[in-house]
Amino acid sequence: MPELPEVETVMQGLRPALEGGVVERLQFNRKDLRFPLPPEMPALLAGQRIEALQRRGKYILGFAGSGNGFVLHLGMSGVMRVIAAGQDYVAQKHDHVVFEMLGGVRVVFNDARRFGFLVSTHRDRWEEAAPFKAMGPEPLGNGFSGEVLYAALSGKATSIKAALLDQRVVAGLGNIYVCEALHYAGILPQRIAGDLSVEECALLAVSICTVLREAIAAGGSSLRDYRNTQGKMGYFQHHFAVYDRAGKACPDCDCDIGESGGVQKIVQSGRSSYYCARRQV
DNA sequence: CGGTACTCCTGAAGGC
DNA sequence: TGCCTTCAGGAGTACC
Repeated sequence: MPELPEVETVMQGLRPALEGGVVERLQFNRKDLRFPLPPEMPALLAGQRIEALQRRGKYILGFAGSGNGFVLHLGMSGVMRVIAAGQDYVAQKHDHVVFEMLGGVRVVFNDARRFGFLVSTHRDRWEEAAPFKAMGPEPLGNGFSGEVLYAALSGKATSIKAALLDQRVVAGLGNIYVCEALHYAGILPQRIAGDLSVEECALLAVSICTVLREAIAAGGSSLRDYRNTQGKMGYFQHHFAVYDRAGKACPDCDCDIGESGGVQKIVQSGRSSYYCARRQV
């Protein structure tokens, strides 16, 4: 499910519920998700004010006044649900973690597939630990540009599709937005990453930023599981140019579908890629 | 180093 | 209606 735009939307939705608030109780309904839920975390966070909530790549981090904190990853099917003070909490299947805040707000982490996780971290040490230590730049931050991308791709023999999915090259991209950004930039997903020119990298970097910004503005993309913290769907899926659109025309394309076959679908390193053979070279 | 296959897990969708 | 297969937004590992 969630790539950078969805995680950003979730993090923004969590801020009013968590940031500045005090954790009254942290409840675990099972002992593990993808990784064990840290047994010490409820005691470390109880009574603590959450001072900061932030996103890095597809991860959400929260830190208490003590410096102790958590790293949250939504995996494929993770959903965060904010329940306002005074509103009844109706437990749902796969509700694994509940933050009960002073004042009555609840934040619930629901994850059917349990590919997501919640682990402990610390404000002073998180950046030195995996996976953040080796993580690439934030695509919407100052540390990302065509030159930075060009340098990260130089010498890489793998496809540009696989390279962009590698969080060490650039943070936060997943299958959907890589397909969309490559279409936007007019670059075929099977191109060798290290063969891209400086000019192509410049265009690709801009395309990545544009696609991500537009998706965030649309509240992310909802294919199956994704919902924001209020349970609402995003609507960027209606703006996909190529993703999940095999056989259809890409936007503004005047080619004959019967002749061109429309958007092509191939499998690269086990993941579906979609592209327009006419506009991407 | 790179590519492929496989793994975790559940549920939705499609075929029959 | 139901059973079975296939596939899914992530990411790590084993292996060639």
